[in-house]
Amino acid sequence: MSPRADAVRNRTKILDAAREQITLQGPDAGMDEIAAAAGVAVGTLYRHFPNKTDLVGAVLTEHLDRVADDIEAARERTAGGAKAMDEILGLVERVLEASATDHAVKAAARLLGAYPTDELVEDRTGTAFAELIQAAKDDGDLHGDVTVQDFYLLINTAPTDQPPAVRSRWLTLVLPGLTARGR
Amino acid sequence: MSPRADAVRNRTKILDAAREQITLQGPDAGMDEIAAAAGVAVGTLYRHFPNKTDLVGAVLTEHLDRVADDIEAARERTAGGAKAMDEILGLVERVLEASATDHAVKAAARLLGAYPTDELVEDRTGTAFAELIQAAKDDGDLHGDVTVQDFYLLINTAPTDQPPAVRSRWLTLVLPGLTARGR
DNA sequence: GCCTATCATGAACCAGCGTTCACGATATTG
DNA sequence: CAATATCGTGAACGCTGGTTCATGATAGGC
Repeated sequence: MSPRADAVRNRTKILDAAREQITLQGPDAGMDEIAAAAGVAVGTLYRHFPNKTDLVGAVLTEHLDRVADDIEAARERTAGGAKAMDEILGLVERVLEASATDHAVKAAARLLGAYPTDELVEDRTGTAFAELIQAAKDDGDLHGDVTVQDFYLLINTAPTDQPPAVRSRWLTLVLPGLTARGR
Repeated sequence: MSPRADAVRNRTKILDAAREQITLQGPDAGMDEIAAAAGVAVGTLYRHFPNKTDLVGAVLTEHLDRVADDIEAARERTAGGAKAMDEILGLVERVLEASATDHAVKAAARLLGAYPTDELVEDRTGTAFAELIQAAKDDGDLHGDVTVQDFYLLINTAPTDQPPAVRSRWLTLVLPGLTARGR
């Protein structure tokens, strides 16, 4: 039995609304608010997702996928001749910039740090990222012992709720530890 | 009319219990729990503090005072011949170590970053800290444009809820940005 | 030792939030 | 066009956690 047509329609409406609300308010967005934004009753949310954790998880997984795509694209640009370190810096700035506006990617980024090596996306992300890092090391732009985990750690501790000037100052303070250390 | 004897006794019992509970669980400690720990009814809390925010604020202010004392002591040790940079590193490590165990200083540290130049303690802390920083710059141990705010920023972004190994790794990554930058 | 202002008590109140469930609506199948 | 399984509804539930208030106790002055 394939699912009813209006059911799939509602499912996407719910995911859209959840994405929107979590983007605006973070995972603290109420189920009532998400339901209202979707033009649906609360009970309908629970027909499609057993509990809030699962709904939020679905949205955050989407975001992790987008980040993974971004990283793989950067890896391919590097293979095409771009400087690895530039791509890495671009990635970091992009994620940080997004985290400042979008509460969803902020929460998603936190997931990356929380489940160090467990997730599916993690594997996709991790290997592509590791290749980028290795390439930057070969260019001499990155200190030899820097790992993927180090980047996750830094991204997780970034002051995403501070004004742009503070965020950029933070980057200035932190980046040298990845490159010029020990010099 | 001076306050009744049992009233002042209860006030300190409440502050003691609040300090203890906030140390253990952070500012999320329930009013009921604090009251129970103080051996007092909830209503008594509200006789001494109009709301939870004020009670928590009182406890955190105490902690900020302790940090201020620590900084001034370091300043005086420097005046007595100690290396300024060593004192600064000691301070940072001490605060970070405490933040990992004590949820109260963690929350207090967050206050430092949140109210950049407003607080009374802030002034006491800020000037003493600024002198330390200047001394370290004179020794050539600190990059010229580093400010007190930079330290607050870094302390605020420290991964206090991570295991010791991660915390020390974070320090290794971040410290070079204060010293060897631009070299 | 009384008398009253001060203080303590804790059950009750209220608001927010995730979750459930009995009922009505509706898409799909034959 | 039934017949039914699937789906949607939203009021109600339970829990948590801060806050209040009518009532009773008691410290301290006369």
